[in-house]
Amino acid sequence: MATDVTGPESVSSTRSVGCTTPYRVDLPVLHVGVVRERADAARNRLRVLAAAERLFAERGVEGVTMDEVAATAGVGKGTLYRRFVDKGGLAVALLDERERDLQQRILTGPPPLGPGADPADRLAAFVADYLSFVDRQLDLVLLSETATPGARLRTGAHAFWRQHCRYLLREARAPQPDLRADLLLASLAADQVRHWLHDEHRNLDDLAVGLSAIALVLAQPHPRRT
Amino acid sequence: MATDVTGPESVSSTRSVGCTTPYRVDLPVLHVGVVRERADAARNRLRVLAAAERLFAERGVEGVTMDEVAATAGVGKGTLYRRFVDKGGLAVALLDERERDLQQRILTGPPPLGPGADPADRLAAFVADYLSFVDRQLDLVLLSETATPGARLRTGAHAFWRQHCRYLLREARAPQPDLRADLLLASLAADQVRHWLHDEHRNLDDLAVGLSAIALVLAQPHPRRT
DNA sequence: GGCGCATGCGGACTAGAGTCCGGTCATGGC
DNA sequence: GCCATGACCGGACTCTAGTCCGCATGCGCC
Repeated sequence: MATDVTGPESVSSTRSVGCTTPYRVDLPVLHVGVVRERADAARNRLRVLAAAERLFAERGVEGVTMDEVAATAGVGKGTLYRRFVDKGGLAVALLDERERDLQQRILTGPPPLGPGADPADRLAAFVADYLSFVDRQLDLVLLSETATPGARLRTGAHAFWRQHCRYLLREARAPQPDLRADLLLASLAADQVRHWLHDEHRNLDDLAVGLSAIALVLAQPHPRRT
Repeated sequence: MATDVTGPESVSSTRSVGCTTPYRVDLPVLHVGVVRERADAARNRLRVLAAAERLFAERGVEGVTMDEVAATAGVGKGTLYRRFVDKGGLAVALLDERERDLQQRILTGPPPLGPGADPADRLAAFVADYLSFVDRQLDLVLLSETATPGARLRTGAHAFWRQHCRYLLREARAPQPDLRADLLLASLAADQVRHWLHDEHRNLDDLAVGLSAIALVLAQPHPRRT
């Protein structure tokens, strides 16, 4: 259901990097030393990830069964499910690494995405960049969000994005920052993005411009009636 | 996948009621006389719907299998799937009737939901009422939206809600009416609503107030920067 | 270096969604 | 009223996600 990628590299999941953004996201973090990952477990985890990545790339996320992933990785199904709670969990694990880049640019990169710019502009930049990220990883994100109902709202990554949006909206003095953050992220769900891009054949850049504009509206300090 | 409820009562699905709302939603409508539903088919359709309704009420949507629905209705699985493309389709069919009321109130009911009020206010009223509808039918709506990825955006009912929001936003002279309509509806997806209500334990009325306020902001004619 | 045990492993098993196809029987034309 | 047609019926079948439990083994302790 959620991230379960215990193991060495999860240590870097201590996402509260020392930076200007004054919040800390609580993510499942392995307390190294308390529980060490066994050597065979680590080896198998890497194998599974590699196998999944290759198979997904070759035949698409939908065209690959969990049995195949297990077989290709040379691992039993039990092992597969022990580590990655379900197919969505596997997607989350694969996505994890690819999200790092965007997260780093948000936390420490140059404006307008990174710290320094006006919060509303940062929000607009985030919307555009996140949209582009979803577009590039569409199948994986879709899987991670729809594997189980509500999955979208439970991943560690989602907590990060939400926290970031809330922070920016609060900084911008927008009313109901939490609700508005959820609203924005709901519209960036893989399902919706895929519909805009593939079913309605909207242009990615136009969409980014449009959504950024709406982000600016949502970041306004006060509602205005005519 | 989508609505497939052919049959007599679908005739009333000719949703373009003679009213002040100047749009017509194209829904799968049975052209009576061209194709008549066979008597046995109609009987079975009713049986299935009744059985599903009862079972869902008794044991919850998740606790009922399609086999059980078929068995209880005294019908084979093939028959079940012929009519209701998948489990989500069954939910759509059950929802269909319950959505009518809201749709009628939108098209011909009193303001602020119905015609006559300011478009922005109508939009706010719609958001509140739709939210309440989703809350009451949460399991069914969730099923209908998540049975298959993208299902949410493909139902006839969704086309209706979207069309209505677009119309109101256009009337209100809001920029990007189509995008804003999708944004609003995305945030009213069952998944999100359930999360707000059940996981975060938000109060339904507070949520309605909050979302209505955001609807008003989105219906503003021009974005304003400070 | 050896021992005991917690942890991890893996494949057989279950369950439920959705498909298929041979048989049946309303329906409309004559 | 009878017949040809094709829509309809139903249950056996497939396919895949996810579970379970006995066995193996890495790891910390003595």
